[in-house]
Amino acid sequence: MDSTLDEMDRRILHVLQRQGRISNADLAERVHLSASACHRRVQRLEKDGFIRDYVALLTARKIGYPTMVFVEISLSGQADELLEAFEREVALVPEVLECHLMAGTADYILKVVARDTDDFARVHRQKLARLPGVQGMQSSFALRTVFKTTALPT
Amino acid sequence: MDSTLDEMDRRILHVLQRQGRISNADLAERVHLSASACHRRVQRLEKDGFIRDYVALLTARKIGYPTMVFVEISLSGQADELLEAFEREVALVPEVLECHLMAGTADYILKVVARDTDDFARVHRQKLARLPGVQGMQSSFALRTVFKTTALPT
DNA sequence: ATTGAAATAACCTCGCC
DNA sequence: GGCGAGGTTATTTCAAT
Repeated sequence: MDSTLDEMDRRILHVLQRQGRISNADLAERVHLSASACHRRVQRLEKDGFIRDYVALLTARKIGYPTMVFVEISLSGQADELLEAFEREVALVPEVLECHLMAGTADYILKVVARDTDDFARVHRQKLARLPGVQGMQSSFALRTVFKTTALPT
Repeated sequence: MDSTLDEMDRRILHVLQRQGRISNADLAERVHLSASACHRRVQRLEKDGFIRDYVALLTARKIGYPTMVFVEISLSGQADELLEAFEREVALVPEVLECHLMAGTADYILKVVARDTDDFARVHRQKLARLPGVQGMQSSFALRTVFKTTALPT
């Protein structure tokens, strides 16, 4: 559970972070390990929670969500109940991909996608503005995503 | 290439965005399709670029990167050459997971991870501050990530 | 305990209807 | 879209170190 990662584990994670659907045989070859040893390590990394999930990444533009906006939201208070209510509700908005509670003030930063700017205006007005305790919102539109990776340093 | 998505495609993408390593047989059952028809659709979605990649998502905390910071960077100019130089260099910093060019000003927003606050200070000083054209930086620490998903609305 | 190899069961892939 | 054959892969088991 609290096992430590050795060099081989890191090599495996490095590959899986970029090719999540690689076959065990190919993965084993890439990291210079026998198939069975490799398979056992991957199972351990999954069981111990180092690997949280395997997912397919879609091309946002082709799926019809080319607009990305960072929204900073300030709440009217910082009572635990208010934060909990906000977090419960914001999780139900599918356009919100990420929600982070920020240090210092009782502010959240959301990463939001939309079909276009009109669609974002709708999400902003009808969904975000109605979340519990919202006092102010500041939106920053991404003109272009230079790059976006899910791979942590290994 | 510019094919449109029908209801079945969307069901497939919905599942794959959450279970990227599901077997084709199980996926077919989930969306009520025969295995071969399902397989053909997935192949088409991959070939046409709707599916960009399959990746493993790691537990940042367990891998030793529990600290997440949003860094807003303003450049000293907005000449194309400067933006290109900046983008070329920032892509080489493994702690930077995302880089977005923001509308309005010539600013970038970076999503950065680090081992702890001291490590972030090091990245900030030795890597980010030395990127081409950096004029100012403002860092916002995430106290807690409420949630984080890669799944677009379907 | 950890490894590699062999065996089995499940799966993918493709041609065909 | 569905069916079926043939090759591939995942996963377990077991012997050896």
